[in-house]
Order: sequence, then structure tokens, then C-alpha cells
Amino acid sequence: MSLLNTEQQSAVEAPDGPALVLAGAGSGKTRVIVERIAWLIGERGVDARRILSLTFTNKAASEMRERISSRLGVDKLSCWMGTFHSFGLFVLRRNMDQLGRSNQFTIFDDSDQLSLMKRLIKGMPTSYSKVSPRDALQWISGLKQNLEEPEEEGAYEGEEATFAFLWKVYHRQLETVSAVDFDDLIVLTAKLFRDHEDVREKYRRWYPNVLVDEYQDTNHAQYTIARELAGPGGNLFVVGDEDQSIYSWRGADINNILDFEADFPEASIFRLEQNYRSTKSILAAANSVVSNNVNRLGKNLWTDEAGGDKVGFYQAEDGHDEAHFIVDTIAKKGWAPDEVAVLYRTNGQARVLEEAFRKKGLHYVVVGGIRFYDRKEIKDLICYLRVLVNPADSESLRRVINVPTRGIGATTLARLEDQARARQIPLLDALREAEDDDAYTSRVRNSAREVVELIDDLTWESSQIPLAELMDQLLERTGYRDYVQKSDEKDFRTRLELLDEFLSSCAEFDDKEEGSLEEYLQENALTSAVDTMEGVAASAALMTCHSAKGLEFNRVFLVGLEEGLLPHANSIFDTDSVEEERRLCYVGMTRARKTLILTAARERVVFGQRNVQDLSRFMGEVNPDVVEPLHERIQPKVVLKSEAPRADGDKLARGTKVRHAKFGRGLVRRVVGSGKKQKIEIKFDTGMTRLFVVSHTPLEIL
DNA sequence: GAGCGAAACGAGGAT
DNA sequence: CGTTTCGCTC
Repeated sequence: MSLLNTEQQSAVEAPDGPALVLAGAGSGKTRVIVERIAWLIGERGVDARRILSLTFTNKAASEMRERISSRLGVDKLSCWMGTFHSFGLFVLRRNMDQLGRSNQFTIFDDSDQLSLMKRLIKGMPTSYSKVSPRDALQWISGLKQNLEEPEEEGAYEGEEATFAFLWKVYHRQLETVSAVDFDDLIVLTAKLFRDHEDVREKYRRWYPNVLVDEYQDTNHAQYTIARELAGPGGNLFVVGDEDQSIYSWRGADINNILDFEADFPEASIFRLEQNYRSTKSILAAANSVVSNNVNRLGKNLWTDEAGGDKVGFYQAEDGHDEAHFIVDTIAKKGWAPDEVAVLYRTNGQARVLEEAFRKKGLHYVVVGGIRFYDRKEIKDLICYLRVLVNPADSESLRRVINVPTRGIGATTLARLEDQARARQIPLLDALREAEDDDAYTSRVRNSAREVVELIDDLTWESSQIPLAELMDQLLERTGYRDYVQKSDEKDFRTRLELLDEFLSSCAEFDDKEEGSLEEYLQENALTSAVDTMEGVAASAALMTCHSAKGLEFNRVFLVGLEEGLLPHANSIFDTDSVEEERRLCYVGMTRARKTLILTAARERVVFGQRNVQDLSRFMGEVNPDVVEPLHERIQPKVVLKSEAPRADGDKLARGTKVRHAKFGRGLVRRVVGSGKKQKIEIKFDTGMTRLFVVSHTPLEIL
């Protein structure tokens, strides 16, 4: 193992008290934390249990744990390591009662939040304006992450008055069903530490050493947790890079890092500017882009590495061409797929790339996008399990109360919920009472009994039998497999496989022989896409720049360097947002060790529309001395554009008979828009109906 | 209440 | 373009 350089060494041996390590990309900041913890334990004789290390993902935590263990030569390392969210969960499970709430609670993910908010908006008094559920949640989340609450009634006008109203009913409902959202895991913990001295003192004494990685992406509530734990002059050791702050939309406050010196005047400050990851060319390219940001402390990364290959740049015709260029390059260079990453700005870009990888027969994994537990089938089962653990969770019960359909439709559900609300009892208990209530039809009463018995039996069994067995029973008794099979004839196979996959994940949990059903659910809620990335052998990784944070690869393709994509269209009117996009671009570029290839497309299909794309401003900022254009094609593209007769858009109207070069005769059903983007819907004689962009469709008017 | 097709809607990044 | 909601029929 190579020795640490002088800067790293002095950071590792920083004196007690607050310390800020400003560490550039690839400067070994994780290594510094690893060595710091090893040093605290090995040299300073600190009890490992007294160390709390907070990371951005659970994967980062477990990797850190492994490195420290092998560094110290121990099997089991008893430091507490994990994300702020898992730490919040850890604290709340033991102290929620201090806040007057049950220690047993469900964690709501964003789809739970969204459906709850949608319903709350529907049920709002008409005096409030209609708002979008997403906007409402965002407004609420923005306040929460700053540990703020809405001001008194009357302080707001228009939309904000509605948001403030929703803030109240939203949280009232969360409390009623004993649930917390992701923000609450942080916010409630921060409040617990801030307002409850006994709890704070307990944890402060237990964890005199607090370390925070990726400090630039902490929000105010997370900062409060760290500050309260460490106390004035405490051993708070934070590591971050202001150039990699890419989560302001999630409340991350870059000022936490910019103001550290002001917050902790006695803090030791260290700067790590030597990069050990990338070649000179890659570093020069990345530096030349990020140096265009005004709002930064400013540092200049350097490296002893050789220049390496120049940074490649390929401007493709369109998204397909871009994807083919990538797979062709991988094949031509003979790169092992697992040393390659393709990084993009939006998840939507994965589709075309996947297609190309499949066609080329290259193994790949898409990291992120739709999570496994977000799939409808899995979510249904999770909701059943949630009710077993938390009978007050009426939100989860209402989702599955009629899944598979058992005769409790919207009207009955509304009646049951009215009952529950009037009597202030959970939905499950309202269902219990409906069993014997003549006011309901016998069909409903039977269904109610069925659900109640199912929940009661499984609740009892959940403490007796392994989770996989419990799941089996659940599937059996609900007839869920039949339900899936019947509901959709086409892809029921994949969906049944999904169930099997879920069953094996349950069996895996059983094998670990620790933890309750409750912990299983909570663990799942906090598992990130990157956490589960490991284990897929010999595959290229396809992911967003955000997901790639903290990772590194030998070969990196950073794709879609176009205005509107990177920088994203929603950011280009605001200077601060453009700076964040630039940092995101920088993060993407600095993931590369040996090869970095940038690509852009001249045209791209966005939202089903073929658009002409401008080259990204960031591409223009890359130092041209280190760029090599790759425009000579690997396989000369055969230009075979069929010059089928083009229909004149003006003559197309509803009812016009047309002939499509590929699909044959049909009838125009509707015409949308005009000019280049005009679209028409055609119903063909074959019975098929499709939508076309007129200017790109070989059509003939009959 | 269930089931189906049509219409409308919304699409950034994620613990 | 894919998903959710709407509105109709049985």
C-alpha cells in the first residue's frame, strides 16, 4: 500500500475539534476517512463503538467498513456507519416516544406521499385553489429540510395558502397512520437533538467522534444533526468538495461547506488537491469546465499521472447513432464491459442505449430508474406486510384492500373511511366492525371478514415463521398469482418472475437470521439503487451522473452534451442552477480513470418529438488542447433514406385517405399542430392506429 | 362493482 | 411516449 501524501497525513492526524477537509475529485477523500478512523482506533485508542461515520449511500458505508476492517485486521468493526437517513431511523426507533409518537412506524416513500397528497387535494375545501400534488410536496419538503414550519394562518396568499393548509393535513394524516416520510427521518431526529437535551446528551456522550463524507450535499437538517451531536468544539470531521455539490434540489446547502470556517472558527482546514484517479488530459478537461463557475472556493487539481489519451468527442446524428458509436467503440477497443460506465443526465436516455447494448450482445446493468420495490406487484405485497407490522397504517391497507378485487370498491371504501374518521379508529378496525354491520351487503361483509382474518392470521404468524414462508402464505391466501395471471395476458410471465425474485429476496433476509419484519421493511425503504449495484459480473454500468457520485471507472462515456439536457432545460434560466449543472458535468467527467469520451447528438427524440439539439455550452468550455474529435466513423453509415413521396401537411385533414410506405392504406383520424412538428393519427386498414410526425413520415395522399 | 377502451396528462436528478 | 383517469356498459 502506498503511503499517504503529506496533506492527507496531516488531515488524518488532525487534532481534536472541528475539521474541514476540502478534497477534490479523486484525491482519496474516502481513503482519508478510512485512515482517520483507523488512526483513531489504532493510534489514539478510541473505542470503535464511539465513532459515528455518516456517508451518502449505504454502499459507501459498507465499502468503508470493509476497508477499515482489513486495514486494522479485525473481523467485525463496531463503528456505526451509514447514511443520515439510516442513522435517523436508528435514533427514532428508540426515541420516537419522546416526540409523543409511537416507536413503531411505517416509512412512506415518494409514491406513498404522492398518492396521499393527491387524495388530500381532492378532498380540500373549495376555498383553496387547486395545486399540483408534486408542487405541494416540494414546497413542504423545502420547508422541512430547513427545519422550518409554515407560518400562522393568513400569512400566505394564493397557492402558498393551499400549501400551508396541506402541510397541516398531510402531517396530521402521517401521525394518524403512524408513518414518517424520508424528510422526517432527518427532520424529527434533528428536532429531537435540538429540543430534547437528555436525548442529545445521551448520543453526544456516546458518539464523541462524528465523521461526515460528502459534506457538500448535506442540507440544513442534516447539518443540525451533525452539529448537535458534536457540540461546540466537538470532534466533527467533515470531508467534501464544493465542486461536487449536485443535490441543491434536495435541500443540500452549499453554504454548509462555504461557511464552515465561520460556523466553526477554531476548525482545522485541510486541502487535498492532488488527484490519484485520472490522467492529466481528463483532469485538464474537467478543470477547464468547472473553473467557469463563479460561486466556488476554487482549487486546482493536479496529478503526477501521465497525460494519457486525449478526451474523445463524438458528435452523433441522433440518439441511436450515439448509442451505436458507444457499443462499437467498446467492441473495437476490446474493453471489458465491467470497466465501462455510460453516464447521462436523465433516466430517459437509458432506453436507446439499452437497445444498442442488447443488439451488440454486450452485458449491461441500468442502475437506478424504477426501483424494484416501486413495481406495482411488489408494492402491493409490501403494503400487506406494512399492515401486519403497523395496523394503524390505513394508507397501506387502503391500497390493497381490494387487491385482488374482492368487492370492496370505491363507494364501500369511502363508507368505511367515513366510519373510521368519525370514530377515530384505523381503517382495519372499521373493517372489523363492518363484518357484523347489517348496513353493508353480505358480499361486502364476507370480504371484510376475509381481509380481517387474513391480516390477523398473518400478523400472528409473522413472529412465528420465516418471512419467505409468510410471503408464500400471503400469495396463496390472496390468490395473488392468479390475479396477476388474469390481469394481463401479455407480460404476466415477467410479473410472475418478479414475485419469485421478491420471494428470494425474502429468503435471503431469512438467511441472515437477524432482524424483524419491521426492520426488513424499513431497510428496503432506505436501499438506494447504487447499494444493490454490486454483484452483476462483467456488465457495463448505465446510470445518471447523480448516481455515479462517489464511483469511478476506467472508461467513461458522458453522453448527451446538449443544451436542454446538460445543462437541463429546467435549469438554463437561472445562473445558480447552471452552475450546479456544470458541477454535475464535472462529476461525470471526473469519474474516469483512463478514458473519457464525450458525446452529443445533433437531433434527439425528446418527449416523442424529434428535436434539433444545440451543442452544450459545457462542451465549448472544455480546453480544446486535450480533446480529440472522433468524427471519422467506425462503420461508415449507409445513407439509405427512402425518398418516398412526402405528403403536404396542409392537405391532411380528418378523413383523408393516405398510404404509408410501410403500413399501407389508412384513414387520418386527427391532426395535431402544424408545420414541422405537425402530427397525425392514422387508423390503418389492418386495424392498427398510430401517431406520426408528418415531416418524418413517408406518406402519400390517395 | 368490474372491466374495458378512450382521453388526458405529464415527463429531472433520488435517500 | 407511458401511465393514470374518465366514462361507459354489463
